[in-house]
Amino acid sequence: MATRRTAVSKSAKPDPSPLSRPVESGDIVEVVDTRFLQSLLGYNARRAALAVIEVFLQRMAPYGLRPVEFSVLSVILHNPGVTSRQLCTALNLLPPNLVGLIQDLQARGLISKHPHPHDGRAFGLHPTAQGKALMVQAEATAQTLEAEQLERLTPAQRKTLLQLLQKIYL
Amino acid sequence: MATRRTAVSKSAKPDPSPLSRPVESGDIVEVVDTRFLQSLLGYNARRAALAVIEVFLQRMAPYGLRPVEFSVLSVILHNPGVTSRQLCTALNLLPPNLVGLIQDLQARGLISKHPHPHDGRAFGLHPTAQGKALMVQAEATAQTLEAEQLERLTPAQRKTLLQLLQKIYL
DNA sequence: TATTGTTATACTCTATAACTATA
DNA sequence: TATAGTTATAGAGTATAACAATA
Repeated sequence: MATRRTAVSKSAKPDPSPLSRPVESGDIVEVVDTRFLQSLLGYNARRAALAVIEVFLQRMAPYGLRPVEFSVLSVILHNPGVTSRQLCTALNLLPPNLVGLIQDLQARGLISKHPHPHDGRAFGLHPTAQGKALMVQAEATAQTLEAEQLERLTPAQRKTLLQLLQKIYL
Repeated sequence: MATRRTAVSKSAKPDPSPLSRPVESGDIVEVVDTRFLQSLLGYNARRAALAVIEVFLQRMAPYGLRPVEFSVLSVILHNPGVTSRQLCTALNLLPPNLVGLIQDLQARGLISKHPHPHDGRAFGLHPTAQGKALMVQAEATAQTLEAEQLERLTPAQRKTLLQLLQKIYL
């Protein structure tokens, strides 16, 4: 296993700056080749999502909103009267994980629960004035962030990217 | 049953102004409008990633590989001698979270640790014959899954999607 | 002094079973 | 019998601080 194969680094570009270290031993990896993973949709989608969400977390911290809370509030804002069950279906959440979230948003005065007109088991969720005001700002911040994240893409590419992603999960 | 249905719902197409929509009573939501979230990259990337990974989990269960284990093994397979630190950098993992993973893969006889040729602190990670055999199958399964997931996309669209995603996180 | 690998640990996220009250 | 909301809890995933050995 000593000096058999040269390094695996035959990545897209040839090594631009050979360091002062000899490159003959096959046991040393200089440039990690991740091309196989980069050919997989799941890997790329996950890496991209995490990169976006990392910045999202920072920008939404002033509003005290994590991604899930932002999503829930946004759906309630645009669908006043929506039920918990509908939220779970729309956002792919599990009911038990939504309970604490709803209670927290209610305790913060951002949403309110009203009896459902036709179903005694359910509640309609509505944004409060405070919740509306917060989300107007939060959604504007999200759109600003969006523009930054997609800076390197043309408008056509941005539209294409979103459409193709939706073809995967919708 | 139908007392009054001032629903907020329409098909997701005709209304060109998603924001600033005059909602009157809106106590009953028939179709949940998620168009705002669907305009955000992070939301779409995350939903797509979760959809892909859900099937990935099922297909990789026979190999006993979760996504992270698959990624780690794949990088080791294509970069024999890679160190833990390099794995962390390449896959955006934190060192403490990799320790147990490496130990587990080693205990399963899929990888082996060898002293690093030039750095006494580090170990070079190598796939065993068993690990290679497993990953040849696992990567083939991943590629089959990939073809299924991207079924609705043309070859050009597939290439475009991966390239655009990499523009986000690379 | 900085870095690699490691331990311990805490916090978040996600998943499952089971209960209640209504339909 | 089925569904909406809830409770409790377990498991996976992710995070930080701190330490020993080596550079």
